[in-house]
Amino acid sequence: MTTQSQGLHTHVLDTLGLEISSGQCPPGSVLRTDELAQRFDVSRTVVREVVRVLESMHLVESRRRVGVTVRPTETWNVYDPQVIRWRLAGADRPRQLRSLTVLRSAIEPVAAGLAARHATAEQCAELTERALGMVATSRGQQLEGYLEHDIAFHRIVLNASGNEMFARLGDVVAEVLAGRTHHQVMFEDPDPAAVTLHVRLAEAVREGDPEAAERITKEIAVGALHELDVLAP
Amino acid sequence: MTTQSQGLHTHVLDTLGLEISSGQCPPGSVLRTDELAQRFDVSRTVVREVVRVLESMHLVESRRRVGVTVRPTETWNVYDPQVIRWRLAGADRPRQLRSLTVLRSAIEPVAAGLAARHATAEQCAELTERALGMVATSRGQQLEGYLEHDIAFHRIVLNASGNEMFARLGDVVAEVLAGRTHHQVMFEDPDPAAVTLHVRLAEAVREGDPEAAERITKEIAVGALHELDVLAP
DNA sequence: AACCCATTAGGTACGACTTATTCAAGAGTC
DNA sequence: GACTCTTGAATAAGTCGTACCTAATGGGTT
Repeated sequence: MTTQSQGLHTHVLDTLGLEISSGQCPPGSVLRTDELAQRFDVSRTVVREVVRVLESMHLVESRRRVGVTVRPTETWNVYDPQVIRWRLAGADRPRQLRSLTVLRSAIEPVAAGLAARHATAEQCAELTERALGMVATSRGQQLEGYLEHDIAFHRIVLNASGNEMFARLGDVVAEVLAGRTHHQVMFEDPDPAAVTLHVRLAEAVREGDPEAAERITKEIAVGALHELDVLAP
Repeated sequence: MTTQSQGLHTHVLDTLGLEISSGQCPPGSVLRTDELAQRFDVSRTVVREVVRVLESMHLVESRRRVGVTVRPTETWNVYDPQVIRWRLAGADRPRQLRSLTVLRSAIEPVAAGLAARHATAEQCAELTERALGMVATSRGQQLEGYLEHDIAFHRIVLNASGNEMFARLGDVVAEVLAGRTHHQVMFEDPDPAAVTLHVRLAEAVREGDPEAAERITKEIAVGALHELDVLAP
């Protein structure tokens, strides 16, 4: 998922991005383009392009006569999906999952409220379908199927909110949900209460009840946060 | 604020980014690296680095034998501060300001609630100081001074929330507030009610009252949204 | 302490070559 | 004759290496 050999650029970028965001190259450490070119056995051109991209993500800073310096964490573009993926793959996944889940708990209730006002008939139908899909896959170790429906469900809500910024958070939510399923040792079937809440949320949106949609989504968020507290200290 | 001549790369990137996000190069249009190199009178090297950065923002897609294609809006990295700046400088600033303000109205109340729990004594002090600064500059056409305090105030709240994702939204909020002051023809002094709310929010955070902090911030957000409705149809 | 200069590593430019796509022309089939 | 399939030439991005420019740095000189 992280790297293919579809181009030298991609490979170098992904490797460096991962090393930096995993803390392997701590803030302040200096990279030299020539060394990188040697290390990856690519031309300086490729390295420079990679550095420029990392620079645009504020992961590094390139200064003459000094080299490419890793910048402090506070300046990262933490909303860049690529950065999120790197960080989720790295060492502090727990911390990252937590802050992203808190973000979700702030955004999604509001988005759900808006969705209840703006969702089209088609979106309502697809939402219901996904909720039913979650019910159908909620028992018997069908975690992957459940995950797919879960992601699609939340994506629809965010899109239906009609707000561009919310809609673009779909990828982030997808990463969080996938991370939770794949890495948080989720042996068991999903919490039945959560499944019910999703069904009820679909109903609330369909019936155009913003208050209910917001309230129910808050409950879902509380559940997700609680789950984090239980599974990760 | 947008562009300096601090490097060819920066200039080309900024110009192209602006042209693309302002819809001047609509999605689907194709750019050729050689043409760009000619147009900006720079080497292909520089153009390629710029294209790579635009690609990392998902503004364009570079394919062999076809050129650099502008991607549809839905794929932009709309959380990238650079993209936000370009879009706010472009044609659809109103739409952009609205969706960003809605985002704020979702995030900031939650952030304020967390800030009331986690803010350090120092942060509380600075918050109060900024609130007083807002009061002091709220009358007599001191819009720039007011703006500075306003930005600092919201930044502190977001930082004090202790959540990294919230904290990194400080730049976005700053852009929104600056955009509002500079472009929304804000002849008059700020709304006294809003000033009062900021003072009360500082108090609530200092006294560690999350519910009050959240409630007050919601009121501030409602005011901001209402202001948009009045000034921009 | 202030100044100057050599060193260093990134910034830019250019030219050559490679590779993936595309598009169109031509061969083959029904 | 219309259609599909193959093939090959044209094209624009991808990669590379080198040469040179420029700014920041650190040490050495006054």
